[in-house]
Amino acid sequence: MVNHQVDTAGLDRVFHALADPTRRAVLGRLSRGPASVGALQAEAAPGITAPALSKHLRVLEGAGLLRQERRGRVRLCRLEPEALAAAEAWMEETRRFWSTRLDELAALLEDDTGGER
Amino acid sequence: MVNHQVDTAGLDRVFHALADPTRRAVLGRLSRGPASVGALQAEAAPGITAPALSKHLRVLEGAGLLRQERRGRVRLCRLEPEALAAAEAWMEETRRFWSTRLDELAALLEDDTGGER
DNA sequence: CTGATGATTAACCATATGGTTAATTATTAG
DNA sequence: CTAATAATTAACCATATGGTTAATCATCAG
Repeated sequence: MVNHQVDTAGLDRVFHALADPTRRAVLGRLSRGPASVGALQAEAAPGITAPALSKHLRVLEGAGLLRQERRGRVRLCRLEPEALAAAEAWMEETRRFWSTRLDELAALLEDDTGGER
Repeated sequence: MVNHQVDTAGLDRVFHALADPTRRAVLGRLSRGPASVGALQAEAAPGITAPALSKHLRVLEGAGLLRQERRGRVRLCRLEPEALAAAEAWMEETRRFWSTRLDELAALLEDDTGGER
């Protein structure tokens, strides 16, 4: 059993990393297998430059979502699942209360606002 | 069956909204029931000012994560579960591939680097 | 060694973000 | 009407972000 607990700053970084379509596309691509930076660039949006992609990769790496491995002059990117699991854990925990409170929420709204709709 | 599909920009906004500890704290508080803006401020980090919190609330609202309801001069904030569900759906979908590829990934690592942890 | 390739780093720029204080809007109380 | 309260909006500021082009580093080919 892995401890998926991540500190607050870690969650900040993970969610921030996910808040960009290019980075999500990279993760989506990598979820189908590791890839070199060049391969990622070729499959990304056509206009993306190498430095831009490199920055995105460092954001993902800083969030712990991927790892780069040097293979000669090629850098192979692969996923790091723990960080995403941590974010998912936060969401699940939050949503647990969320869901169980939905009925009480409805009751409260009826009670407090007295026919709100 | 709710359609949890959200466009790319929507996911951007949801994840961006979650990438801040103050905003996550607000969601955590609201998951235990609705609250006025003033109540949220009182329970937030001590240094938080009303305008700062107001901005955070608009970010959360723009992401579809909460809704404000006017009750006289008080504004009651309550959660909007669909947006979070959409983000969770994206993560689950991504992680599905992720997990199923972990064994192949491990094989690759043994092949290339030998011993990853 | 020289040159080409994969990728990053450096320097720089425009815009977005998150915070502040002061002013404003809207509602309730006297 | 006037004052007080709840909250937002306005104006402004410092920093972060995401992008660019040019330069650099590291590796492979000849």
